[in-house]
Amino acid sequence: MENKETFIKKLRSSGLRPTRQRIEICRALYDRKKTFHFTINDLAKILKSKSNEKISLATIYNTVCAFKNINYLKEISINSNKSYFDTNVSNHHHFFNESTDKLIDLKNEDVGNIKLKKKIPGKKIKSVEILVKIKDNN
Amino acid sequence: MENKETFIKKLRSSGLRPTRQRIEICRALYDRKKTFHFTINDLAKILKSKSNEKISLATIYNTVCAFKNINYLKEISINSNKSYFDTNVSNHHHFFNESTDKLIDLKNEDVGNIKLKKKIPGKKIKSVEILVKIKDNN
DNA sequence: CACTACTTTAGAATCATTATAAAGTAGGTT
DNA sequence: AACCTACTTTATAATGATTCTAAAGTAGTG
Repeated sequence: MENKETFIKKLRSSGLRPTRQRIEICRALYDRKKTFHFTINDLAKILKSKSNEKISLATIYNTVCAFKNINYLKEISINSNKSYFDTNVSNHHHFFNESTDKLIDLKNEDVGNIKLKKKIPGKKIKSVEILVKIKDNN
Repeated sequence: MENKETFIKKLRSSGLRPTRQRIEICRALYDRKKTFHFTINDLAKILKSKSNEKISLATIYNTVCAFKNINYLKEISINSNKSYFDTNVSNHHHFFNESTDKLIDLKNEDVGNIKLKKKIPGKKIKSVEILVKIKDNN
């Protein structure tokens, strides 16, 4: 259980002013036992239910983007018109359940080591991610 | 070089009426030496330049969606507000160049075999795809 | 030729996201 | 504490991709 002071320090050390809104968002995202996946809309709902002070949608977008840039959040590539984020910023992969639009973590050990045999000259690799799409057996 | 009759047969055999628009789109997509990647906007431009008869955007969307459903096209998962499609429907992976927003095929041989050690009960796997994001060294 | 179901189309509607620009605030300075 | 300034938040408008609508067009059958 992280407290307010911890979040304030974290934010400051990343060059972000610890505003009320950012602290609230930290609480919503990190004051929990397990990491999780969310969309902006999910987060907006969580914030609305958790606190009585309103945080505007624009701020939620801004903050999520800022958190992504300082590696507090990871954005996950799923083909859709919606962005998904993960509070687990470690190197790992995902299942995407097309029946429910939910993500499930896939640990690195759950996947054989990926050996890229092709390189593109003049480019550096930013990420290597596996997405396993699954669907209900019906 | 495939001809009109080939496309007409292909379309019919997939349960799609061979309309002028669909045949034009087949030409734009498949009458070339190599497979390629495109967005709806790319395809619209190609069609505009190749033929003088206009095909509406709605039809392009409808057709691409229909082609995807009958496995003439593959949609590629990239986090973005745009969908990317591939005329190479075989099992393979991709580089995504974030500096240019272009895709590059990664053959299956270019990647070590992926062994999924985790399964989700009651779900079937629809696809397993690797996306390697790259960026210019600058 | 006639009929019907499938298609195309222009334009409106939708939805996620980004931009704008005005009001608010953190943190340093006097 | 009052002040200043750069950073933030906010409501709202704007954007852009995609989907919807409903009217007009067309393929394929009899």
